[in-house]
Amino acid sequence: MNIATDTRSRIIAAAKPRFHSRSYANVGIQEICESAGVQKGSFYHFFPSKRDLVLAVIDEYAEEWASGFVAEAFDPALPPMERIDYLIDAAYFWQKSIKEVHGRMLGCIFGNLTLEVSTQDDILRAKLLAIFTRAKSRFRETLEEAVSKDIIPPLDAALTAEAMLAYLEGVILLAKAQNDPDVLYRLGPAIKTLRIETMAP
Amino acid sequence: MNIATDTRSRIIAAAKPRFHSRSYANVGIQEICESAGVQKGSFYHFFPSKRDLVLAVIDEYAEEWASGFVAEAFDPALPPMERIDYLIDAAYFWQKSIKEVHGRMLGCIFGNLTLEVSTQDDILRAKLLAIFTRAKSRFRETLEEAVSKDIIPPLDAALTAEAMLAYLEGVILLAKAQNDPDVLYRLGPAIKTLRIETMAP
DNA sequence: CTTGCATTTTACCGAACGGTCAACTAGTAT
DNA sequence: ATACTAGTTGACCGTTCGGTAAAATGCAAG
Repeated sequence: MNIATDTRSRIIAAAKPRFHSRSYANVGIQEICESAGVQKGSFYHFFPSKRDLVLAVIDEYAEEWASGFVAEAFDPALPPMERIDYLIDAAYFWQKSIKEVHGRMLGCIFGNLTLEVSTQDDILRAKLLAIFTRAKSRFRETLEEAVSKDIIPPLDAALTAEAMLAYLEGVILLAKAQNDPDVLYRLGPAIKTLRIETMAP
Repeated sequence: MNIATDTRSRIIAAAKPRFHSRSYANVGIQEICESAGVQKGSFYHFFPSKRDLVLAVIDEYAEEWASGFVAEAFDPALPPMERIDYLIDAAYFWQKSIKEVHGRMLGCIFGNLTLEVSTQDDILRAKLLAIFTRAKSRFRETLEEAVSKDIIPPLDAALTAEAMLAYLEGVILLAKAQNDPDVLYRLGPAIKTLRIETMAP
């Protein structure tokens, strides 16, 4: 059982950086197996298909984020709007450190996969959508708290949260197009200027 | 010569919707040739490689956009900020009509390709970056005009333009994740709330 | 009528693709 | 000791991948 889970996690560990730095279609199972030191038959003992592997990779990344600096950013001890600053900062430094090691801006794996596969695989699309929905909730809760504490004027927290998430993904996209994390640094802070007013009742 | 250009443009015409609705890696040259009624040897007479084909496809899309509703949106006769409204509207209706025909939100082909290939091919990345740079300029010029006419308070037009472009791409990304163009309708108008102030001199 | 060139056809290349299968190994429970 | 099972191995499936080369075709200028 130990050895078993080890094989499985070695596969995932080999797949993660590859899917992140290239694309879903461009990474083959053979390559992953070679890198993980695993036979292809063994791969298919743990994963029924390539899609199931990428599903597991998405889960690992989501977990890594949620318990990592996303948890730090959305620390209830911080003033609400500072959490958003923190998140942008963290995204910037993360992308920057990846570029220093890897030579390239890799961007957000969820965004990358979304644009690549969501027209071709509804199961993957649903998985990625769930990730975004969770992220959206973090923004929404933060905005609601900021409004209730009179830190910002009232607004439509749900819609503004979605807008902020969209903006973050868009900034990462443009940064990737320029292969330059500094785009995040320049454009990121403007996320707090986004506002969607509450609909008149 | 007529027949020649016809073959070439039939290839591009077959490739365009496929790269848009799926992805770069997922569309094969064989499929494109079959759909265009062209032999593979003939394909390689006109395009040295698959990359050169997608380069041509990007050019065609860029041309189609620039002379289509992007030209309409950035009509100098319109008040500057209304041009941005128009662009959002046009993007929404375009995505919506595609979904009605195709069943899926396909999003922005430039954004799609950027996230898929820009870590793997610097020539493609440069091409896509050039498209974004042109789009950014349209936004910037519009903002500069709005500022000079006292329609909006002074701001950093170049940075705000980039932020707006990022936001647009991000909104399209989220809409694609939900396979729902209405996301564009809900979030799009907030693009005008984005602001990046001029740096203190 | 022929030379030359652009285009097209056809057959082919080796490599990689995702996935399958049957045989084998090893540890555990009875 | 035996039977069962989770895990592993390595060979193999048909298909597709991007790309190549040579021969055939059509056409236009000399």
